[in-house]
Amino acid sequence: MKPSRHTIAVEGPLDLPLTVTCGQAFRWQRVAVDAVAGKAASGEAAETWSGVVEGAEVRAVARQGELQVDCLGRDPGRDAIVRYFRLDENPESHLTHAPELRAIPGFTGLLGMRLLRQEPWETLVSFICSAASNVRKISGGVEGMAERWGDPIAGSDRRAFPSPERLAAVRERDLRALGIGFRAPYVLGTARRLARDPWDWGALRRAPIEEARATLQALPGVGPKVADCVLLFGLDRLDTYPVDRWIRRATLELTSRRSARDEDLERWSRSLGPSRGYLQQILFHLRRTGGPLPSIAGLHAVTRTPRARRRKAS
DNA sequence: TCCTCTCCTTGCTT
DNA sequence: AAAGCAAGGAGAG
Repeated sequence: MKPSRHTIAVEGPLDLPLTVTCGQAFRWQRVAVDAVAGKAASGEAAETWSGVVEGAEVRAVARQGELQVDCLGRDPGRDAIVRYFRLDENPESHLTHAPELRAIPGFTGLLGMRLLRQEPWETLVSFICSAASNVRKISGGVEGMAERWGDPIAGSDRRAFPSPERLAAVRERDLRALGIGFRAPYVLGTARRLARDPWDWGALRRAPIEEARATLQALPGVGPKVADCVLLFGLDRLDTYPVDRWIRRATLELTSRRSARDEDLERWSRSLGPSRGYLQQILFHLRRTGGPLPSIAGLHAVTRTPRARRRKAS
């Protein structure tokens, strides 16, 4: 089968390697590095990355304001690629509600790190596996599930991510064999629930944020952080602010605090505007690869919020 | 109700 | 080489 090619103009900056390796997606692999004519001498090269989008293998190269994509298997179509890579919007548009972040050294240089619009089911499993883990191990688990139980892709040696029904039928020890450890029963439990009662992801995408979070958190292995990651990376909800250990440190530093509940840090993040999830991803990378962040306190206060919520059903 | 502590796997890093 | 660490969650106390 001949791959179908899409060449798409990119609105604003795009750093493809960073976008697919920064910890939001786990199935991207670098397959080649091509020297760019005229830039090879300066050491610049365009990397080709392979991923799986909507059941097709996608091979992508970014160069001079455009993204070139070859699709193997059933072509998901140009619009799907635009959607997935968020090529239809300029990342700059997400900074308008929080111009003070522009002053953080290195921040604007990371605007090419785009938030992908990924598939919710794969995102859910990926972030259940992310608990107290690292990108490399998460990738091993997720890719291993696809290799063992995913449908093959015509003309490709890669496989689609397995459905909830498929994973629900898997033995726990076979999941553990992929190295995901104590997260295996969580993945299995969640797969069985969704296999029994499939979710209307579209409805969840449009639901009030607190309702969507509560729905996700009812699943085994899904707490506040994982739920927010699924909303942000899998359901196109930029109005979330997943608080993990790095974002906790970053946010405490930005607000000049020694400690605060995660819930209060999330609440403070609302002052960053409706695209705070986009900014979160940049702060995450900035804090993890760099050092402490400068304070931007005084502009917004951290307020402690009254608490009243439910427990998770067994 | 809320907070804190511990355990849960594994493999790479210091 | 033993301990620390890594996009947390669940259960106990």
